Amino acid sequence: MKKTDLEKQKNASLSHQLIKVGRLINEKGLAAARGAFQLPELKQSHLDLFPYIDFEGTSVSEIARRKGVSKQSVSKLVQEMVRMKILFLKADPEDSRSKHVFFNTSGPLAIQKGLEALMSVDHLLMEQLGEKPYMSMLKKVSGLVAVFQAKKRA
Amino acid sequence: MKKTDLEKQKNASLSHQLIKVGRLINEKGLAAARGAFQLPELKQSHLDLFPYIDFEGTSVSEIARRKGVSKQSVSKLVQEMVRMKILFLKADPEDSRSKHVFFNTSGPLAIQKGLEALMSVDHLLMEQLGEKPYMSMLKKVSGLVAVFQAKKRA
DNA sequence: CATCCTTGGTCAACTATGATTTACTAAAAT
DNA sequence: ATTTTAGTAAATCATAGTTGACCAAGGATG
Repeated sequence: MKKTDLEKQKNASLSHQLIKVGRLINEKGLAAARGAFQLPELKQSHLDLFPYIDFEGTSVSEIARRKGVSKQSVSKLVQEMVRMKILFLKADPEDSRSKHVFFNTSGPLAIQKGLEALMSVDHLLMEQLGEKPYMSMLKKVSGLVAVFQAKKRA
Repeated sequence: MKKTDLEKQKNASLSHQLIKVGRLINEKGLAAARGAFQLPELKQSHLDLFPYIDFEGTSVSEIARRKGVSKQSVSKLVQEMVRMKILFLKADPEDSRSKHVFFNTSGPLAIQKGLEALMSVDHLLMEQLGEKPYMSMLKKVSGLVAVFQAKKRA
């Protein structure tokens, strides 16, 4: 199969490759998490909540605001993840309407292994790249993330 | 807002940052393409077909095989893109059942500008990084893509 | 204090998207 | 002649979201 100039160009596009590697990593992460959690029902949408939940606990409304979706949809996903024992809820003592969402880090071993699995792709990357290149790449990619997020606001 | 160790760790995860930058670039690309093509109906799913269409022309079935989805769904998307004049079809002289899909590169100026816009994110990246770091990063990321694609098959 | 508006959360009904399955036609290959 | 392949159409499905209606708790104001 012969490659045209334009196809070479496509292979040579950093943006294209970054999109691709992002998707592949995501796919791998989901598979790893499903396997380790032993939860085949774990869906992309659940994983998508992770970056918005911090370890001090976050309310449903706050997650919704951060993610830019309705609190109704977040509420549903959180409930499912609570059922899966990935998250747990705790009433806010300051505001009895509010429920804070937490990672179940201290839960059963299986859950802990699941959370680890989510990070496992990084071990693979570390292996592939070596520690120094990993760190230098992390710095560069983080820079790019910052650039694109800045552009978004502007 | 105070950061916990685990949150720092999340910021420091290369995989997480790669997923993020991929999505941001993708979003930017879609916005640029919509703007330049003057086609607000252009959807993610349409753009997703691009990497599987090469400039010698590709059949619907072949695109479906490459993408790993049914030819029915590809057929529909291709028809929409033909209606938008982004693609055009040509009968295969070798096989009268088969229709080959082509980019409308020689079409109206607006379309050409649209295709350029799809590549425009790379100009931004080139600016941000400089040419040498761009190339070195491209090499590394392409390496990662290869690794993950290999793992996928294995 | 009583009222009124806002906010946190949930439920249910609906919507859009992107896929699938089933069913079909026509051409190619065996 | 039979089976496989290219393409399409229609019905259906799963996902991830929305909107609207609602309740209960907080906050502000007369």
